[in-house]
Amino acid sequence: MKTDEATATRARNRRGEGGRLRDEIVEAAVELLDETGDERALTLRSIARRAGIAAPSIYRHFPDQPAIMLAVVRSAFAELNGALRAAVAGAGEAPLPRIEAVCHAYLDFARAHPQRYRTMFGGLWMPTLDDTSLTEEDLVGLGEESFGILADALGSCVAAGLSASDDPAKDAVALWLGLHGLAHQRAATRVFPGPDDIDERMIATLAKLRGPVEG
Amino acid sequence: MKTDEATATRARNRRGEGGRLRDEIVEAAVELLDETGDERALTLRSIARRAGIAAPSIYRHFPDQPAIMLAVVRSAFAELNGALRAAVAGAGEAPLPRIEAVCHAYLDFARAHPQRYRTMFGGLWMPTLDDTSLTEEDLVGLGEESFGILADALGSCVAAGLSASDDPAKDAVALWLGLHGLAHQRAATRVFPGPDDIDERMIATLAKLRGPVEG
DNA sequence: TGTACATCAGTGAACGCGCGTTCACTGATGTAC
DNA sequence: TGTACATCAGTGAACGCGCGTTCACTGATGTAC
Repeated sequence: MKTDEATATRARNRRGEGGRLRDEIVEAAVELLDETGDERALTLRSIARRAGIAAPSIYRHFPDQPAIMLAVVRSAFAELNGALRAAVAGAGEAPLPRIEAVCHAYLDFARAHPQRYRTMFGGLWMPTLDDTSLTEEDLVGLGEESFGILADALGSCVAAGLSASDDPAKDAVALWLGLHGLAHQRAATRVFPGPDDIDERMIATLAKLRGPVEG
Repeated sequence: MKTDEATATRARNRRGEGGRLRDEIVEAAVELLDETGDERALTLRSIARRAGIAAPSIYRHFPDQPAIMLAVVRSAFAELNGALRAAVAGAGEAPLPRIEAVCHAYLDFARAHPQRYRTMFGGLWMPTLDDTSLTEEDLVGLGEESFGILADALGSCVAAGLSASDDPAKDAVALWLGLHGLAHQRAATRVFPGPDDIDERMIATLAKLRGPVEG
């Protein structure tokens, strides 16, 4: 069966570098994305150049160029999830500081890595899905964990009576969409014209927080 | 002076087709964008092919490829502005129907033309601004008119006491960002998981409309 | 322990392709006299 | 009204380039006996 062959191959990977180069390729792609701010610059050859390897070497680790993009996006989502989890951990149990922390962590991520954010949600990196190794499943559920953390935080606020939401599930979507609009617009334009306290205002409004937000 | 020459040239344009081809080029580019959903497919050559002309003919009308993209984006914004103005005209004077109409017209435009919407706000079509004919001024203020219509509509609601906003200027930005998040996410993903009434909920929340929204 | 061999990661050269851009051109449209 | 000429829109051929991908290869790493 094929399984034996695949397993044998995978086990042998540890021989020299093995899977290490795969990570280096993704790393090189992310660097390139951050520097150029243009996902069109992430060609198979430019990534290979950046990683210091010959272009064909990539094919040992990725079936084609879109597969690299998927790996880049996946690693960016993993990073975002980590940032949100860290925010939750740092904020303690109180619902209000917690949702504030999660929302700000989300916006901070987008502000710190605008190019990655745009690529994650721009949707342009995925080709027609026809002549590509990617499948529909690869694309679904990428942002699920992040959304779950946000929805949990909002749920806690509602349960504690700190939010006027009459439907936490729906309002979690609304809150996320608002954060996304803010994050994306900031990531996409050179000059963002919004008022200074726009983050705080959108969070308070969409989470339907009662009374003053400070604290 | 150069003015004479330019005027003379422009006047002569009416000889054969003249400026008509310019419009046809932009039209062809928009068609291509709508069909492929990928702004990377809008190459100078593919546009020329679509328009039924030889590739070099484009240079009579545009200095380079990014200039075509700017024209495409400009025409899309003009269309959006027209849709919002029509919504205002159709809704009459009452503030509540008016802001509802404007917001829905905005979302409808994005839903009807997801590829154009993504290109308008994705920001990826503009290159490094270095080796290009585009300038900073070309990019600023593209969405100003649309935002103005929305802000006016919100202002009327606040003035009529129909919105709880304490700062209409800031909340107009928040409202727009929310609409943008919703519109963009729908334009960028294949399957949008939001609840059915998400449009209405976001509008009511961000416009801070008082009481039931119907009517 | 020593040697012949299989495996594996990465390479260098080459391919065909579509791209943006240039150049000198063609032929129709209008103008001067 | 007729004719020579200038203008103008669009063309066809050609360029050099970077791209994704293929192929047969090299040489180091580990294995069998």
